[in-house]
Amino acid sequence: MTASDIDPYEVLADSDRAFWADAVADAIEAREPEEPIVIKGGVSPSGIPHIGHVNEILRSYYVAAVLRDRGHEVRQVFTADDRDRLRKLPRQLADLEGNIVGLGEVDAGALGRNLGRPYTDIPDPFGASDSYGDHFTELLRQSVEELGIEVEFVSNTELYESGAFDDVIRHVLANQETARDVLSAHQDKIDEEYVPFFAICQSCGQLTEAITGLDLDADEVSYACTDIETGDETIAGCGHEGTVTIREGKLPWRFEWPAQWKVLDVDFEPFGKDHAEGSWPSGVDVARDVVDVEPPVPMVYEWFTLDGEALSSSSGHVVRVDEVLDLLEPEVLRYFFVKEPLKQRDFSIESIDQLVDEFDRFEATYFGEQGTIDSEHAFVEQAYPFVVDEIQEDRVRIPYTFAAVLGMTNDEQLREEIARKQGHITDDTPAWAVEGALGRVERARNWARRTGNEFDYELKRGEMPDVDFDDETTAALDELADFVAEGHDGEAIQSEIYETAKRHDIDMGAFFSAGYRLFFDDDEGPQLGTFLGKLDREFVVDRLRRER
RNA sequence: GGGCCGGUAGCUCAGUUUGGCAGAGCGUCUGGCUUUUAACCAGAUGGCCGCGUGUUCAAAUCGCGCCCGGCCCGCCA
Repeated sequence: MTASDIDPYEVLADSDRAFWADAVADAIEAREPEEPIVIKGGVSPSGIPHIGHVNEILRSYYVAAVLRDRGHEVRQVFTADDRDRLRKLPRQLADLEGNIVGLGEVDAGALGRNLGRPYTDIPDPFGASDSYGDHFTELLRQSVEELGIEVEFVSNTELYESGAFDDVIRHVLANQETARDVLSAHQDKIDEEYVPFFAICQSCGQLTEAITGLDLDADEVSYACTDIETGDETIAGCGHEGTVTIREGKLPWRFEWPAQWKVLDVDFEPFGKDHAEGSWPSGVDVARDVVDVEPPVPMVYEWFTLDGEALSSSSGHVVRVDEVLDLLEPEVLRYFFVKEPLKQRDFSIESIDQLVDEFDRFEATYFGEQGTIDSEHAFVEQAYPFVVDEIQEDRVRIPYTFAAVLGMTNDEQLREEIARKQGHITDDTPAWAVEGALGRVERARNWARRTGNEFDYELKRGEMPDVDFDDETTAALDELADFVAEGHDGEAIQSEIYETAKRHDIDMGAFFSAGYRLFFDDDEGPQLGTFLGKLDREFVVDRLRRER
């Protein structure tokens, strides 16, 4: 058999399911797997976890959720591939609170001496966790938790140390010739010297590739610590020669992946498109012909861009999960990853309002509101219940950009009042729903601030900005103050602004600017009269009179 | 060079599996409203479905060729 009989694209293409996770679940069920069904993902804890990593976790989550919904027992496992070697230093790190720390702020030299060593053998630069690997795995764990998803983390290093991999390693080493034959069909450089095992050098701690001898009865491997080529760079070996047990090293990735399938009894694994044509086909062959396990049901997902460009940890073009969750609700981020896995999309911070709007419509469609997405009903019906933690029909969503307008004031009571006036919240809205709806205001405020967009105005309530108006403007503002003091609604105030400006022969734009300066310390802002009409009158009057 | 995935309105995306009138939201324009700017309501606007070609009564959808973007075909993961 060859890899061609499990095409990682076929699982989705060959189904008439409206929701891709159903198609995957069908493929898994067709194999009649033993319970619990195991869904796996994995990543190297090489640096700050970002939303790219969420792709793998959420794709798995939806498949797990569908299977559970069908009555299966499911384990969603995520391997921290933490015995991988540190190949280059990241430019940025993050402490356990998520604060970004430049490489220069930690002991970069100390970290640099760990190139070539497994992540779990490198000290945590922040000194809190057991190792570098544990530190970044912990950050990822936090992100997953914030998304409201339960995942069982498995440390790859732990699998080696506990001996869980012993049988597979022995088997691979005992069948080296087969291993070489199988892998050489996928990789050119597999020669007679190739041994599918890296030993951890007892002297310098690096994972070294030059295996000089094997004693399979004693479970021992001899090595020489030579230079290692990684990409363009060379990590110098220390030259030490020694012998370690099979627990003190690791399998190369192409063998390790199938070994994980076997040891963890994996039934499904999603992976990025980068794996689709290299790792996957070789993994299938290695699994069947070397490791002796049937590969899991595969699924490829497309990468997405961030603001139009590829995510890149090394260049720092990434966004962390906690940052994103400052801008939108977890269910919106979950929604982003419930969509068609093979479509290339952009995650745009700038136009995050569009994503939130789309989510709102998605949700409204589920509850059968009019004017929503007709063509998607079957998909929405199936997918929505897994996107939210709880299906609650009387939940309220304030339109995102309107939430941004509400965010111009810090006064939470005022925010609620305006939302009620606009009809987004009614007397029938339960208290929990009010709280949930207004929670979006703070996020939209963060968004406006972060992007510095047209919603980024802040009512200067505490303290009056420095102003310097001419006599006509001063007189006009006083008149406007008197008008407001009489008690008029926002619309009337807006008209009066124009009237007042005309009476005093002040340029319209200049007069508005004066108002924006007074309230926002800015040249422009929201529709002024309407906005002032929603604030408490005493404050508006006093401010127009420049008294506070 | 070979392979894989994607390309639909100005923007963000449905629709392609199973061929049957080209869709939504945002944006834009007009009006509601003596009024630069958010929000709200009503209406309008918007497309060579990447390009070409074949099959068909009929193609965004199926076949073939090409173009563009990303990825793989070295190592590593």
